[in-house]
Amino acid sequence: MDVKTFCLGILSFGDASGYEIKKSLEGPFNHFFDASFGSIYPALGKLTDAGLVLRTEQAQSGRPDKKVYRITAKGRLTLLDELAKPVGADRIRSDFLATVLFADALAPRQIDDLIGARIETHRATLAELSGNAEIVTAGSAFVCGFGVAVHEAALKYLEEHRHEIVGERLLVASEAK
Amino acid sequence: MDVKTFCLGILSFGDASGYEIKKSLEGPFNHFFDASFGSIYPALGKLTDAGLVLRTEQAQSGRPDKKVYRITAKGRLTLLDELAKPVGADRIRSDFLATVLFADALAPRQIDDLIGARIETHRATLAELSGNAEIVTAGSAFVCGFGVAVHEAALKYLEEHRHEIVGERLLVASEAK
DNA sequence: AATTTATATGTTGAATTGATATATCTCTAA
DNA sequence: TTAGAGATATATCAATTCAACATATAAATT
Repeated sequence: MDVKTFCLGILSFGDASGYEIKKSLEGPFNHFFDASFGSIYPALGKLTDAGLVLRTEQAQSGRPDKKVYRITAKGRLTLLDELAKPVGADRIRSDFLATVLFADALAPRQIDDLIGARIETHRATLAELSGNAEIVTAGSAFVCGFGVAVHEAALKYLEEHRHEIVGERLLVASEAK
Repeated sequence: MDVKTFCLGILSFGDASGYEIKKSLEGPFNHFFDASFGSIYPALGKLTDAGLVLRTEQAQSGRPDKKVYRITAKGRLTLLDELAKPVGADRIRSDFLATVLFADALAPRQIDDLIGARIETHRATLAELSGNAEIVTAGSAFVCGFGVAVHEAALKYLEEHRHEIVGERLLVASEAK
């Protein structure tokens, strides 16, 4: 799903500005989707050109004009079309797991710190997912529940196996003596 | 972690061609990292230019010359430097979860099919993660174990809550009558 | 005999990121 | 009080990366 379709989806919940769409990505949906201003603003521009959203400018004191977007009937039909398409596989890039994969070259202390920090991020994500979301639909509840299940499992694995990887490496190191 | 560093990491396990690096991404590491030829080949070119890897061309009958890359001492030092840097957050884009998020506009049947298909992909990923990996280090074992834990939790959640989201929506639909 | 799959490298247009720029208001701590 | 940090708000740009295509041949399947 590209950023255009994602914006259309967010706008199907209600009107929003580009800034607000970006902000919504910092909440509980951040665990499975992210987009930068550099992709959101052009996406909203293209959606406007295609007549899938309407742009209204709200003058604000001091700050730049707020541009609020509203999905059109044509936009809702396009969203349905996009959602009916076969979904692609998840695209994941985990610096953490990639670093652990190459961890044999790293100092045990560094690996332990790495896992410790990761445990904290999972706890933070879980706190965010448990917090009351603004948008509550059957879909968002399911997505948040899914996130909780996955991050709890990740947290549990790290807590239970944290010592193993460091211990295993220490064992190898002591055998080498 | 960019593709350059990832290639360096894979090459720290042993010599490989661009094609083989890409192939390794179709195995058990696919669940947390992916890269296309369009990023791998330029990355290997830059690594060669920087003296971090050595390129040797192997003539092959029929097929294009195979270019085998070997990490240099300088390359290993650079890899260590990169791995010592603070790791960035996971970057995830899940078409599946995004579609479910906007699912209120979808037919219950479509959602159920979507979840059914997703259950199959988790089962396939788990089968791949259980299969014996070529590269077995403490790091790869940890990464695969992590993947198993996460995908099992995802699978369990989907199996247990599959009926809920469809049922909930049906309930809403019947209340509206 | 024809098609698909695997091997192998590469290019290209389009999407996307991460950083930066601009401008102002509000809150906080020295 | 006043300097700095952080929030609000949009936008651009170089660099990265993806998805699709192009090229070429062997092997396996249908």
